[in-house]
Formats: sequence, C-alpha cells, structure tokens
Amino acid sequence: MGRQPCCDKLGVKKGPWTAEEDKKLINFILTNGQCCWRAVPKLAGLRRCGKSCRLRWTNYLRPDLKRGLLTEQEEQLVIDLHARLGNRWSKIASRLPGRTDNEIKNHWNTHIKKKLIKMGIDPITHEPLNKQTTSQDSTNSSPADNFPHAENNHEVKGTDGVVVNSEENSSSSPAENSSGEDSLLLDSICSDDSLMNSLWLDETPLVEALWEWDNTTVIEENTKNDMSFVPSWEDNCSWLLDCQDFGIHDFGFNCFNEKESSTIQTIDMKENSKH
DNA sequence: AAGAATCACAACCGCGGAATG
DNA sequence: ACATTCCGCGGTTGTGATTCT
Repeated sequence: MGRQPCCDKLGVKKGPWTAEEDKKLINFILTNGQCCWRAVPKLAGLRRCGKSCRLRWTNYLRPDLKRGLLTEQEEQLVIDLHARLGNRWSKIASRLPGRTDNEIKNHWNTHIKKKLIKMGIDPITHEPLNKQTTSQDSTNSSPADNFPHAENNHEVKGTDGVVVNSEENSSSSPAENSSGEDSLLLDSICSDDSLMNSLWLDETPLVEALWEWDNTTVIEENTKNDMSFVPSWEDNCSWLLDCQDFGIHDFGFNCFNEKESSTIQTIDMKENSKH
C-alpha cells in the first residue's frame, strides 16, 4: 500500500505565496500557535497543504528569523559545522539562531561551495582538491569520516552515530583560508569538549553557548560587538511588524493589537526560559 | 535593445522516522 | 507486530532577477 499524499491534492494551490496567504497564516499562528500542520490550512482558510504552510512559516514568516546574507562569522561556522556534520542542514541551522536549514543549504550551494572550490578545497570532504585525486574513495564517505587528523585525536560518537573528533583542529579545514581571528575562534571552539559535545546533544545553540562560554575570549570581541550576529526577538518581531516586502497596511497589521503583542511576548518568554 | 546565460532563492517532492492505534 | 498518519529533513526544481554578449 502506497503512502497517502500529505494532503488532498485537489484544490490545493501551489507556487509562490501571496501577501494575502501570508497574512492568513501569520494571523492564524499568532493567534493559535503552531499546532497540527495538517489542520492549519483548513483552520486558517488557506488552499495549501499543511506541509507548504509549515515550510512557509519556518523558512520565511517566523518572526525570529534573521534576514539578509550570512555574516562572515556565520559563514565560517557553517563551513566548520559542515565539515563535521555533512549535509545535515537542520543540525547546522540549529546552531545559527535565526537561520533556517533551507537558507543555509541555499547559501551553501550558491556561495560557499564555489568559494571553497575556488580556494582549492573540496566542499564535500573539506580536503584540498589536489589531494582528492589521489584518494578517490574518500568522496564516497561522510565528511566527518574524512576529517583530517582523525588518528591523532580521540573520537566522540555523535547522537547519530557519526564519528567526529572532539579536538580536531581546523588546520587543514577551510579555516586555514580564513582570517586568523576566525581560525582562532574555531580552534577555541574545537578545543572545548563541552562545546563540542553540545553540538551533538541539541542543547544551547552554539552561538549562545559561545557567549556564555568565556567572556574573555576572542569570540566576545568578534561576535558581541557585531550585534547583527544574533538578533533579539524585538528586532525580529519588528521585522514582522515592518513586514519588509509588503507594507504593514497590505497585511492589515494595524491589527497587531494587544492580543498579538501579548502572544509574541508569551512566545518570547518561552524562548528565554528554554535557554 | 534584446536575447541568452547565469545566479539566487523560494518552494516542492519524496523519503525516513517517530508516534499512535 | 503491523499499518497508518504526520512531521521534518535533504535534494531538487522553478522562476524572477541580474549579468553578459
């Protein structure tokens, strides 16, 4: 018996979302919270499948999303995490608050991949490209398996069974091609066992962990001064309120009355209590 | 100016796994 | 133990924007 379609295909709209649809979805979720996605389209009055609604919300409408291009630090973090985790975009995204797996995946495919190739680094294995020609087999295994210096360091089994190095330095990873500060940042992360473990344990997002980790390190210099690195909820909600692409009046978001504001505050409090 | 090529990103598709009955 | 349902993930495609010829 085949798998049932995620939704009734008949009458289900596909393609780009309109401002009207966005408005309906946002209003619904702000009022009711995220519940059963399958039921959302019906309840919100949308002719979309639940999956499409979830995607639209998580990738574009969520108020805690950070807009704009990835910063240098974020990009470097993505490269480093990719070297350890491979194409597990959701895992990587979970370490970058305000960024989605889709966004990171797209950025990887359109920017970082090319950048690494240009730098002579295989974006799959994170090893120098000329080295790849001599070890063809390595392209078939996971990046983590091919991570340099594995023999020198003790290994830690991740929650998903992938072997990683708990203290591998990034000397032959892309970090060597980045700025000295970035290398230092990555080395610092790599040498911190608790941080590395947290990478596997779905705990505090890495960036926040870094902030809490040691306020005398270079990380503080690099990230805390860059307030665009991690946005506050207020910032992001203001994005929502500003409704960047479509004017607030298009949305009818003069409707952001006390009820919605308190919803946002409640979500905010929940988020804060998590960390 | 116009068409072709390329880029960037939003959205879709299909699968795997967890939850449930 | 098995079937079914749903969610989330990663790969891929579609399309508008931009650059090139």
